Amino acid sequence: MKNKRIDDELLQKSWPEASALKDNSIIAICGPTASGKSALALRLAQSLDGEIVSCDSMQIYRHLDIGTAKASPAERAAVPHHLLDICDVQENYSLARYVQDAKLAFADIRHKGKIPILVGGTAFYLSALVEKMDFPEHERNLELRKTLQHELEISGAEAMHSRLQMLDPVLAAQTHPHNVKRVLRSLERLLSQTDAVRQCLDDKAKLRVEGETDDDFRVFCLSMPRDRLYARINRRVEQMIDQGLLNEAQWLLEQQLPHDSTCMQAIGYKELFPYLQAKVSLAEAVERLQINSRQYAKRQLSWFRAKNWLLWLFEEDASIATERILKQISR
RNA sequence: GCCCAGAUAGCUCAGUCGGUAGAGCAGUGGACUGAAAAUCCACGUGUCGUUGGUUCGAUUCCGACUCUGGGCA
Repeated sequence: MKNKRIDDELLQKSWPEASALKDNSIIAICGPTASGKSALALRLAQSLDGEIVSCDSMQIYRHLDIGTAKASPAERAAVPHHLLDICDVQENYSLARYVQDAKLAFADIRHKGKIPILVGGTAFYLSALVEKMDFPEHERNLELRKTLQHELEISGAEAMHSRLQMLDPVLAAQTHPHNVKRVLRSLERLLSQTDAVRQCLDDKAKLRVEGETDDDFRVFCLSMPRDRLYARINRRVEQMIDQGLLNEAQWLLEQQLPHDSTCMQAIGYKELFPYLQAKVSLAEAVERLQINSRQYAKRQLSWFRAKNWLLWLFEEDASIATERILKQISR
């Protein structure tokens, strides 16, 4: 009921006048899970002679194919895909690495005289590219993180938040004390910033501003009415099970990864582990998987709605959606 | 047919020594600067099965009925 109204509001936002692509243009297709992004991107790539760059934090990993809805070998043969299968499940990939990898992929594609088409549902990754977030080397400090983690265990979440408050009251006010992950990350960043490092950052930022050409992102957010989307999600989960998702999950389970590693958080796998360990029934595991997927879609939508740099596209028919986008980017 | 236990929010249940109720899950909205498919925040009116009785007052006590489990025949 309420989301119906929100959908209507988004639809009423009209698109600006069509304008042609430039040399530095990147077409991006985002949207909630199971909205049909991949199919749309594939058509676009074929019509425009483009290449696809994935914007997905889990398709990065090798062997996670069915559960992440990765493009099939046939689709990859038809259109080159970048940033799929570039990581082992033992690795913990990151946003910072993604930003670098994506830029390299864009350059590579342009070098071939083709158009980069960015596709995926990881809103954080997309935002980092579009909003040009900067990630200096210096701020990474795994040892410090360990120390902070240890401190958290003895002093508790509130104490860590108080500490953040002393270092940066504004940031602390924006970060809920219970959100331990974010509190620790903020502390990690602040504590590793010495004056020398800060100076270095400034210099680097200046260089960046002078040297870098801005990418021109043309972002489209594909979606549909909530009940339709949820029905698609539920169906897709069933299909994944039919395609052998259980085997993939079994394989991942056998890798014996630490519980907090990135891969173990992937929706589509973690829900099946309890079943594979005979703790719940298959029906229960599948239902959990469907619920988590729906909740994920909801969080994605919440993220996208907050952005003003994308155009909403409520269209379930891929060929019509393709036409609309082609019209929007030609002149 | 008899006995016992249930019947409370979409689901699982707690509770009210009688003054019309609350958790978890689900749902909705939101946040998000190096784990992000992660993490976190906010939002709780429902004939307390139906119907009589006792009572100033019943979802709460008593009776009958209906339904659902379980047991005995």
